Amino acid sequence: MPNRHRGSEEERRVLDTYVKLSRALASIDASVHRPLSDDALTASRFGVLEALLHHGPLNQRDLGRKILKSGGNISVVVDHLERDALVQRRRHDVDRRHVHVELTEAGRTCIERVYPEHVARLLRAFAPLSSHELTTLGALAKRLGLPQEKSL
Amino acid sequence: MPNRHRGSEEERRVLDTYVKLSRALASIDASVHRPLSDDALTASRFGVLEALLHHGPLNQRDLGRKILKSGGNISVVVDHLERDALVQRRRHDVDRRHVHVELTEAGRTCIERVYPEHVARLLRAFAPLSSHELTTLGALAKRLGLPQEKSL
DNA sequence: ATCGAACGATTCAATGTTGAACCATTGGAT
DNA sequence: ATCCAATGGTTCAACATTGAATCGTTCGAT
Repeated sequence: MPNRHRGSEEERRVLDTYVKLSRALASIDASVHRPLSDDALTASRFGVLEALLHHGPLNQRDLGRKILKSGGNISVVVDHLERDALVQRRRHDVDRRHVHVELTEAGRTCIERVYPEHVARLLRAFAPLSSHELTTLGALAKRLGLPQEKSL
Repeated sequence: MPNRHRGSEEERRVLDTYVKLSRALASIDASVHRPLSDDALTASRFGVLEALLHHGPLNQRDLGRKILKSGGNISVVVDHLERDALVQRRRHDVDRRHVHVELTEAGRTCIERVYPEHVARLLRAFAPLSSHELTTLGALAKRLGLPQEKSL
């Protein structure tokens, strides 16, 4: 007979909310990202292309901040995008530590074609919620996403 | 000058909610999963051990359902857990296609020690929300996680 | 001007992740 | 009894992901 633990009301509420939240986002991400493979894209590649489309050229550190990934990861993903000729690296002239990443024509064409479909899928994924519920959900999520406490 | 798109109110609301949701869960997962590395665990390994602790021995297909991962992935993760002597595979006698995975003594000791800390971190991560807000968030997330429409 | 800390990027090892191909086992249809 | 679908696992290639080690660049303190 495993541990029964007798967690508090609050504890059970938190665990329950956490699994619902995880499953919800997993479900949404699956339905939104799976179709990307038709265009030889992955979630990360799409994220980089979208950031470049909406912000213009960025260095890799800023790209990492945008799509919440580590520096080493960005290097690899940009490697692959560059191999497929969707982006181009360009060393910054003034501060030569930075590497500006920018869309090629092919990259721009690709992301401009795919992005509207992506938005449509997101709209479908969130369709079960009313506008008011969406706003509520966003507000609650925002309070969870904040950097709470800096390590103590 | 990039596209201005002039998306509808609703479209902007959905995109905004989606990024807030993504960032919130990324932030929570980071703070909850990072400390696992102190015990040579990863999120997936922890997920498997926790499922085995709370449900008893499971076959790999059911494990995949619990932690939302593909069959091939479960094979690899169980490989690693078995190599580290935290779980043990046992072919099922009646239906020999199934492989029962069960905790070893070391595995049980490990997860029983780590699990309470995990719960404590989750409680801390959700501390910004009141009990009522937690319930609201869970209810909204649940409606998003449902299998909506079966491919049409 | 020089040195050292900070910074941005790259590389590497280890692991995770998926989808597809493949294999063995089972159960149902005939 | 035989065959075939379905099922559960394994394996593989390709890619993602992280953290640590390394390198070149920049900037500030002296």
